[in-house]
Amino acid sequence: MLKIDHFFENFIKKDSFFLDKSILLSSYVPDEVLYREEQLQEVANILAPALRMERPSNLFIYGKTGTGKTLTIKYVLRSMGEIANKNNISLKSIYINCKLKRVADTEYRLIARLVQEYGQDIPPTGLPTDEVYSVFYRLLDQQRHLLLLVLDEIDQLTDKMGDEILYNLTRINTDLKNSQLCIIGISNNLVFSEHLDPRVKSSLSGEELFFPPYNALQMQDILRSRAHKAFREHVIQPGVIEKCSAYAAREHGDARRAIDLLRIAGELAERNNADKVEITHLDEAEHKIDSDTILNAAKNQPKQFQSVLYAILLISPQKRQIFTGEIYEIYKNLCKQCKFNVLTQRRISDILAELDMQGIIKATIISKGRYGRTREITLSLEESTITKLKEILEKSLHLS
DNA sequence: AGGTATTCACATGAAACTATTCTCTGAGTTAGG
DNA sequence: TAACTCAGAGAATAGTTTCATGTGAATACCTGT
Repeated sequence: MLKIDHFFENFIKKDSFFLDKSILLSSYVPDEVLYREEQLQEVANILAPALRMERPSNLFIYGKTGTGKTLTIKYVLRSMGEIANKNNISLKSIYINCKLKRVADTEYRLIARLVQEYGQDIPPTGLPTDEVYSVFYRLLDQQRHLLLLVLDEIDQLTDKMGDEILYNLTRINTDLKNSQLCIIGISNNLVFSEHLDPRVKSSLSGEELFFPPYNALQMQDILRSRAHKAFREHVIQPGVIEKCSAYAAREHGDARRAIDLLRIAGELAERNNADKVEITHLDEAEHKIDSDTILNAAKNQPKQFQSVLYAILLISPQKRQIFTGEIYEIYKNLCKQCKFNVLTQRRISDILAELDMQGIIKATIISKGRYGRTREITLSLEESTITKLKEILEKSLHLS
């Protein structure tokens, strides 16, 4: 028998650690939401009028990542949907994540997406925005119903496009005859509403709700309840859950990260033929997550971004702090070498800022007094990650 | 010594431009009656 | 005459460039002691 066949045979025979891995994915909505009773009730109170076909006030939810915002909303919407269905109430809810590239990250695309939810296709480009709006109006008003529109990561939208969209959406109601629209905004950014048009602000945040981070104990319970359903019994060594939640608490109580960590740890343990998931697997998992996200992000960057990144890698061994000007010089040479067109320093400045935003590099603006003001760039990566990163970039840029 | 003023090396902003992808429209062309 | 083709006008978007303005603090330059 072939070696590989053997491997597969064993693979099947060996019991998996997991009963149901999907429970540990971030898309999973559990049957109960732990430690968010208060918020859950609050959301329910605010949105309940919708079931009587009265328009609830717009709701604005904010809190850091992994504090259960999305989960809570999805949970409430799901149960409201069921009730509405049973009682024949024409309630519709649409959940849209505004961060998704090329789906809903501009005004045009957002509205187009909404229209799509009503079963009509809008071409990706070519139409005037007003046209798309009017199609949306028409569909919305066609039959009497109430629409709950959830805009997740709404800050991404306004960062890019300004708050005109929100303004338009909030005043849609005045033009509608049959239907009504309620907007629920979700944001990770705690000061998001500060720099919003006052009109939009007052209208959007009729009700505001803050989601505090989970503390370590709550996190443990959450992890335990998920782990209980996702893993087979006794495969998790005692202490792992505790350690995992401690890791996450260190990062402002991000439950999503904690759950990811647990899942990856499980996968690693399984792959290493271990009997149980141990604490060492957690460390390994954390490392893997960090390194993977960076490598992945780097892989998916446009060519110019990759060149800039590669330029940084070239200087980094010799210096601890690197400045924009130095990078630009190296970058220029690099471009000549691979026959790319050379972008202006202005652009490189933006690219560096963006790489920083994505967490691939660390850039701080410093003033060197008489010697100017610049970004100070550092790579806080492990040696092994740097090597891998270099390989990836060389391959992608066709360098030897 | 203490206080201003300069100055560097970019950062940051706004507007405009380029290229690509796509729709819509209306003129010109074609095929069939 | 209806159906078809096809070029041109207009939009949205991403990625840049151009031009203009902003900026923090180490130095240079005074000033009066």
